[in-house]
Amino acid sequence: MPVESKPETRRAAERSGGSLRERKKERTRRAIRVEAFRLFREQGYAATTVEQIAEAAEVSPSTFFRYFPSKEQVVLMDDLDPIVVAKYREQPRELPALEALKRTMLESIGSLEPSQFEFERERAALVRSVPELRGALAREMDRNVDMIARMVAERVGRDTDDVEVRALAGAFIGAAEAVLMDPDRDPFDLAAVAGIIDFLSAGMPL
Amino acid sequence: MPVESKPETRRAAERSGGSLRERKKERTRRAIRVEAFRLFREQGYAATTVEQIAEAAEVSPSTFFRYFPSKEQVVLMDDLDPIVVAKYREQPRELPALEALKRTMLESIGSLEPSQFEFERERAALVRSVPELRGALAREMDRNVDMIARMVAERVGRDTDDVEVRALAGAFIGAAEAVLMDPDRDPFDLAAVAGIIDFLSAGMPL
Amino acid sequence: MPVESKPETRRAAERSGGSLRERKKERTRRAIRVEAFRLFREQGYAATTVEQIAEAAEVSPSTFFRYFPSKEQVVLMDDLDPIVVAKYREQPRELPALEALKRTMLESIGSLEPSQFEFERERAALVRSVPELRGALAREMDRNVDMIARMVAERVGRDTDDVEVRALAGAFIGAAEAVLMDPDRDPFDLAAVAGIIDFLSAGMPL
Amino acid sequence: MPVESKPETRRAAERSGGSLRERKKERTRRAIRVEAFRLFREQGYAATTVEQIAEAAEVSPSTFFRYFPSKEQVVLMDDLDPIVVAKYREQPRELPALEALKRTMLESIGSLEPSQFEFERERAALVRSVPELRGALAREMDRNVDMIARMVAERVGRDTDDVEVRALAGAFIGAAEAVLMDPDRDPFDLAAVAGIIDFLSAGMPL
DNA sequence: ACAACCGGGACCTCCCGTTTTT
DNA sequence: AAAAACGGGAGGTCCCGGTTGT
Repeated sequence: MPVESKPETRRAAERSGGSLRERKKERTRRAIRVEAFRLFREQGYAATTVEQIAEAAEVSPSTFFRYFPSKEQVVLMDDLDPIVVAKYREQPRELPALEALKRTMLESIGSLEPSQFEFERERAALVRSVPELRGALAREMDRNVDMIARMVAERVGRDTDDVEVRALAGAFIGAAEAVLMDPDRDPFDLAAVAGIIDFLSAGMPL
Repeated sequence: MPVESKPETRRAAERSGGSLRERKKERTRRAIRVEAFRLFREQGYAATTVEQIAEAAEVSPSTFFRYFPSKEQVVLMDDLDPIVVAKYREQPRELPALEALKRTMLESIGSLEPSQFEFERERAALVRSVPELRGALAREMDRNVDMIARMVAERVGRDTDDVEVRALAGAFIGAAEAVLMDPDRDPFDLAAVAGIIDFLSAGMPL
Repeated sequence: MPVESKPETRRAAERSGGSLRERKKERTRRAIRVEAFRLFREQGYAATTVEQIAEAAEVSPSTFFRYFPSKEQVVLMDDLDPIVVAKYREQPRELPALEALKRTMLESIGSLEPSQFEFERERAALVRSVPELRGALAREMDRNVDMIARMVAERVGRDTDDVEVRALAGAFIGAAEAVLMDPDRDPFDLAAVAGIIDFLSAGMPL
Repeated sequence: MPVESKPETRRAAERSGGSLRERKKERTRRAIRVEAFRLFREQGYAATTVEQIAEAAEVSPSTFFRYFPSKEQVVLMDDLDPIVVAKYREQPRELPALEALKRTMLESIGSLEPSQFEFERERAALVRSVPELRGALAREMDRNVDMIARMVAERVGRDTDDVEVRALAGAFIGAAEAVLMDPDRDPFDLAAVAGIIDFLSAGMPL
């Protein structure tokens, strides 16, 4: 669910507003990602070089690195974080933290356009099928845990380092991780997501 | 909690019995680990070469590799898995899965000798403070999730790939991970461990 | 001890007199330096951008560059040179060059206001702890050697390129450098400075 | 005066003994250096790329980096350190530290073969005429100071961090540095070297 | 055969000079 | 005219697979 990217860029992704510069940047960014994923699909992640991606996207290798700090990040970056954070803040105060998290996830997934939806699905599949990315994925997960811990801490008025706050965030991400490691599980099946969170809320009775 | 390691060695770890040969192997193994950890502490993980470790432990580099498949594994390996699996199997059938897991963890930690205890504590600190090991840690975590999923599945008579089984395992490991990322949290504080699992069992009310 | 900087600024440092304009410029200069050092301390030298410094000091980046030719120079510049040169000129003609240098240093250090004193101390610590600045420090040292060589040459009536003149200047700066590389040595301990110069004067008997 | 290099290599440089492998390595090393210096002379340091050097020496760029950790090091490395250290150890115990240092330097320089001598001379000139190397030179000087401080400390039975030990080392290197910055001064003029050290020993009377 | 050595190529960073936007 | 984006190219690191000396 990462990553930092300027808010204007963000907006440009949603409705293609912004200045000419902004729109062009967003186009370039998308072009790189699309070509990268196409090449990854066709010839595998490791076998695809940055040079090939750059050429396919008609930019120079240095431009590639201006948009993505590493080849890994092309597949690791997503556009969900800010959406998730925003939606979580909008949840009614009286809801328990996990219930608010459930609604947030459902709404966030639901708010994706079909093309983004499809893209995220492919991304999730790719990231899980390429072992070289396991380490990077772990670091991304750490960030997600931190993000959720911050959100929850803010909501319930505890410290970000509070044991239960971190345990909740870790359990949530850990459960998601574990379920999604199964390659033919759909990461964006709304009913499944709801079911898992409900299972957690119920104390995982087994 | 990983990893495959020869069963004889394992047994030697539990009760220091076994043949002369067994005991000698265990001594060598310990020597390598002790020296490795000393060097990691003194000059950092990356800056320590396998050669240095081997020399400090007074074995040849090739002997090093007969005991540990790679430098990473020196710090990643632990001796807890088989203990955990065994203790879990002994838990009364009528307990809920999480409750059984809680008792298992408490008993497993309690069964460690003080020296092992201290060693595991340092290991946990080291592994969490060296970023190069983050990827390997993740793979270890995956294995732990699998192991717990298998244990739970066997116990409750479901499939190992069952969503809820995997969610439970993932949530458990994820919560533990998240809490332990705080470097000055004691990974073996029995009350804390119990508290976190109880928190999960209660549906993480926040 | 470097560096070229506009004479008005310089004078403003010595006695805080001067016109309103002068005083304002000096205030700005100080503000930039203070904020820069605070940021260097908090987030490291390399991680601090000129933009951040400028913002913290409430000036525009271009103003920053009107006061300091580069980020390096913020930490490299000091206000001691002209004081040192002046005091050296005042030393009685009959004193040996090194003895005159000793008195100059002691008087120069003694003439600093406590706030300047503290600032210089931090500057010295910073410059020595940031490896990226090592090269710049070296160039500064070269300039200091030249400056001292010129002073000494003028005093004893030899050429600036005279071997012994340069050797003396180099030995002095080199000894200072070497001693100060020890991070917890106080660069402005008067007794220590005197001791080192006396040691040089005695022919370094060891 | 640096740098670490395996003792066998070293020996191979003095008398071209050693195995075939050793001799070949030494030949390659020399070839790289010779070609590098030729290109530096012909087209300047900055304008010469590693690729060009590698090609001229008929090795691959990666091989270049196996022999020299950076382009800088081609010009910064020398073969004097171990000779100097060895010769210093051989000096009679009763000599004052500086006097022993003087004899060491004279003997070390004297022990060079003419070809090495010429090479070192060119190296010294090059290093001093290329400003980009100033920073690296400074780091090398720091190492030299440390080396000399260690030698002297060992000799006189003081700590390496002793103020006077470090001051002596720093003064020696600083004086040498300062004198040699004059581009048309011969760095290996025995009489001049002796003169400077005598000047230091006499307390630099000016 | 066994290890050291080497070539090659991918990744990534930094810098500088040119073009494009604003 | 100032700022941002871009292309190009060099330096440096790492790994892998093949060759060669021992």
